Amino acid sequence: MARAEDAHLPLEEKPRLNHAYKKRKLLEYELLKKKKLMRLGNKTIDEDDEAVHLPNPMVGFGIPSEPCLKTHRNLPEAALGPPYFYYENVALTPKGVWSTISRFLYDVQPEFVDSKYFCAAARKRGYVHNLPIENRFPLIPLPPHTIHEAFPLIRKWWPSWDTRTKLNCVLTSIASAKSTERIRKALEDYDSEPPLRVQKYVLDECRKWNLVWVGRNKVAPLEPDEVEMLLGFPKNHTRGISRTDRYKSLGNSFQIDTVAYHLSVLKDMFPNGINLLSLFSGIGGAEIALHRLGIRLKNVVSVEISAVNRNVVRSWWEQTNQRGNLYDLDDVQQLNGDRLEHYMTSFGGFDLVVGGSPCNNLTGSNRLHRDGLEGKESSLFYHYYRILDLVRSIKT
DNA sequence: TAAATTCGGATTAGGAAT
DNA sequence: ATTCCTAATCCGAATTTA
Repeated sequence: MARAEDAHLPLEEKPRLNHAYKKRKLLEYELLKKKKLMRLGNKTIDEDDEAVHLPNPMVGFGIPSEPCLKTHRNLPEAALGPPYFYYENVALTPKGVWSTISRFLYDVQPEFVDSKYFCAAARKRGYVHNLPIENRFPLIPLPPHTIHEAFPLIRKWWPSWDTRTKLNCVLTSIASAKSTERIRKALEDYDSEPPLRVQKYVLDECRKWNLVWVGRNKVAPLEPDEVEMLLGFPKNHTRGISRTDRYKSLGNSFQIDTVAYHLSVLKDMFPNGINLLSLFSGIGGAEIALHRLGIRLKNVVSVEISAVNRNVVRSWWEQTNQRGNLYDLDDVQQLNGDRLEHYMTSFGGFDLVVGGSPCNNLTGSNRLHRDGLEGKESSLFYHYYRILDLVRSIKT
């Protein structure tokens, strides 16, 4: 091991990454060739054998209201812990992204879940993890499950022809005042029900921008604290930063109840708490989920590029009187084997490695740079794989 | 100059009809 | 197998405001 070198030369680890990367890409290419052959040859062979497809309904291995019938899955031998790992990203990516992610993460099949089964807003995400799936339990109290439960006061203004019961995915930016004004203008000519044409225009806009009714003919985007509530964060969790930053950070976060449901199986396994490696921590969704589950956080190494987000997590850490240690770093690219080994020997290894790498180049809402997994930010996924693989290789 | 404001389609999947 | 619809979507650049 050339640990002494990468202490001061983080780039020295690049060849290792590139090597693994090239090896995988080669495999990917071979797979494509194989598929093509199968297509040309015997049509009865299932050519999508290796393809990842989204379940409908998107309930993963089970949700609290309808727990899974099967309580066991066969993980590939190479995927078994320790440590446990939990990787997250958007479900609706360009073609081929999830099969690549799955292949890197030891061929574990992703669990695709829509958070509309956990709260009042949709959030379609894929989770690749090696956690047990039996005896999961939800966070209590259960969050509101419909728009009206979440926002009782808006019922007064909600027209009967808007039949939405769930909001769409919370994104990172909101509708302009001009667009909501256009909607008000389009509706003000009618005393009762507008014609179908206008209804369709308004409903399309409401779905597109996730608008709620707040007055007569008046729709508005969600407030930051309302988004916090929908996603399961403590009220005012992101208070103190700019409104724009709150929307961005929240829009990039976990839905706490969903993630906590998956992580709940750890509670009995680690009665004394866990050591957590949290990559791409954002505003601390994983930490909060574990905390709300009553799993003590002994040592948390949290890596997050945004200083604003690191401050949010640090504030939460202090406000909740955590007794463990929080080490916050800024860049996953700088996290090398030396540093990892230092942390791991000092407190005895990580029990869980969580990460949701950037989706900028995967999400459909990116007009300009939806470049896939090799995109500028989304390619940081390979650092999740690199770091996870390092943690698995360092024995303590 | 931090913060707020506005605008900008394409890629998926799926269902129904052709 | 193709066409044609509905539907959803962890955004970025440019500019203005304060």
